[in-house]
Amino acid sequence: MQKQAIATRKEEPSGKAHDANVDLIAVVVAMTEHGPGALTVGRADALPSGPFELSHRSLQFGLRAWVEHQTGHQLGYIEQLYTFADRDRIGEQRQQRVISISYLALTRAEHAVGSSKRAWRSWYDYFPWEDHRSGVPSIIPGILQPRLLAWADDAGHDVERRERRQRAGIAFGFDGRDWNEELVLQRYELLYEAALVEEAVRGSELSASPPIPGTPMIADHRRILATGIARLRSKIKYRPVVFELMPPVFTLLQLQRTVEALSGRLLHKPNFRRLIEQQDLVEETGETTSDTVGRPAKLFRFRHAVLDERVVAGTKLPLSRA
Amino acid sequence: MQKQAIATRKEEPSGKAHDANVDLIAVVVAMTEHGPGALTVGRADALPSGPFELSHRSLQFGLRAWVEHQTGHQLGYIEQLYTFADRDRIGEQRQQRVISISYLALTRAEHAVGSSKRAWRSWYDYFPWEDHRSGVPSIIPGILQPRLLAWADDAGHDVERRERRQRAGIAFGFDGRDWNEELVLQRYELLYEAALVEEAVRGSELSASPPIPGTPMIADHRRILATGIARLRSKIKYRPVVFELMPPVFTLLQLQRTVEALSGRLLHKPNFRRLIEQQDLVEETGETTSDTVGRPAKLFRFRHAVLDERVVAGTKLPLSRA
DNA sequence: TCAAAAGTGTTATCCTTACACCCATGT
DNA sequence: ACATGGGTGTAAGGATAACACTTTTGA
Repeated sequence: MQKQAIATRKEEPSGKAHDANVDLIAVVVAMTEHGPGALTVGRADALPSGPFELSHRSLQFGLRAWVEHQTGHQLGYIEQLYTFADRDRIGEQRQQRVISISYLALTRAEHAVGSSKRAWRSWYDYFPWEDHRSGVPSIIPGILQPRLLAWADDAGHDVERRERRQRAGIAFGFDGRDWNEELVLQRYELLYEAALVEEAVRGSELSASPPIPGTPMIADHRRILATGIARLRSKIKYRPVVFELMPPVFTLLQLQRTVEALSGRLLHKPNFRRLIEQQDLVEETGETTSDTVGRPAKLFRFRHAVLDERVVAGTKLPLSRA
Repeated sequence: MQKQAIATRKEEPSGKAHDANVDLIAVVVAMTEHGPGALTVGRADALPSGPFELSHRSLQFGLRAWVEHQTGHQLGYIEQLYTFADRDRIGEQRQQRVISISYLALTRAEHAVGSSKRAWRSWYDYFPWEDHRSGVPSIIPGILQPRLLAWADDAGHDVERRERRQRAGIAFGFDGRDWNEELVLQRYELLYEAALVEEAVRGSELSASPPIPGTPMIADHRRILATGIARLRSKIKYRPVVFELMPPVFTLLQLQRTVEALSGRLLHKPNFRRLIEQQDLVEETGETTSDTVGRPAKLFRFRHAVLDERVVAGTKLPLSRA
């Protein structure tokens, strides 16, 4: 990152220039016993967040400070997700903006220093329709499909009806379409638009039908979480980021289980191993483990050197039809 | 996009909360006679930008307003690039932050309503080393390689020397490595770190050697432009965004020339056509054109319908060895 | 001996890349 | 006729996906 003095910029005083509050908000991911986990605060209904302060040396430092303060957790890998603006912060006479800058961070759950492990919650508590490791979850054909189709039929025009059905079909893989694990955000937004998630009907006592399964969060936190999951599911394929979530030494099956947990799909074991080893992403430690039943597995570590050697790819997903 | 009321968020008053200025800044891209163009203001040394105001309905609306106001240009496709924070805005006693939110926008140069066409400048004025359409530009072996190697040799430790050489080699394709057109930002940052671009030595009268070719810009605008180019070069491959830059009706060669201009590389014509047509991205209008010499070419239009039908890919780059 | 997990070998398929060639028009 | 760009056929090569099978341990 570069440091540069900001030159005065031509400013044409066309309106009321004003100041804004800046909020930092983090999707912190780690592997836990209960699957891929997001770090939460409050009643597990909020992501760690806090205002960006003058004492913070940079946006990233501010984020680290807040996460550490609220959860006792030190962060490793961080990348920016998205910035959005909400108008009219409640309860103020003078109009004011809130700018929210969201980040994706990857760590290992053990890196928490003091605080509770209860802060980790599985992604799939919030998005039960996203876990396809044991096949298509029953919530999709059982609940989502009928309610989304009902929503589509509610449309005014015939064209919109078709368009809604098509969008839902693509996002959720109806009518024999393939499941695309990266469309996490589109799926959440569709459910929001169809007023099937609690966040969409909050306040307005309009909803006749009960919300669908999946824990809601405050404000738009669940949408930000969806954005983070989508980003990670996509990134994992073209950049070796999984290793940020792994212990220093691991077996190939552990690595595979992690990728499967993140992508929500099962992988083909022999091909997965070959892909990883072909790319020289890992090296044998020489040790083996016999933690579980079965033949002892070789232990591997990530070859950090690959990051310097070339532009590295991530873990392709050799899907299994199972 | 969803609208949601913002709930009060737990705020732990740990420091001096404060307000910040929010700036919007745009990388606006269109095809011009002189290659892929970026919309500039001032003496072609700045990107359109301005403060986010209360009157703006959203960040995107604010951006549109500023670009239209400064350049008379209406924007179509817009996506967010990156948000960064600079400390210590000059000339103020009370410390203040500036948050800059940058965007990438795609349009057609003809969409400018009133103002001058001189505002469009070719990317390659700012990044002459990025245009590989006529082979490796001479500036790379002639100027950049020796100066980057000299910079590498300046390193204190032997390890750092090797690491610098390796980074430069990967970024610029030294020693027979492949050219990777997506590394626009890495290349600029490397040149900045090596103090070869004017922005890096500005103010500090330290530089003995003259800056390399390539027009500088104010503040960090050239870095933001590099970010935009990198994003577009990557995105073009997996999402059909080129069409935002095309007229409503075009020939396949025109489309190819556009992709080539953006990626800075030549493509293999027969394979390019097949890739495009295979994916049903375009449909024939039935008309032909005989604008130039040679056999008249069929005219095509973008099939907007594909955006609804499925998750669509972009234009893969069937590279030509020429 | 069986279950469970670690591994290896090989084939089928598809996608990309490359080469070779023919077509239609203006000068 | 030839230059220029439009357009088609097809084969080679590589990457992925699938299947079949062997190995090593603990219960």
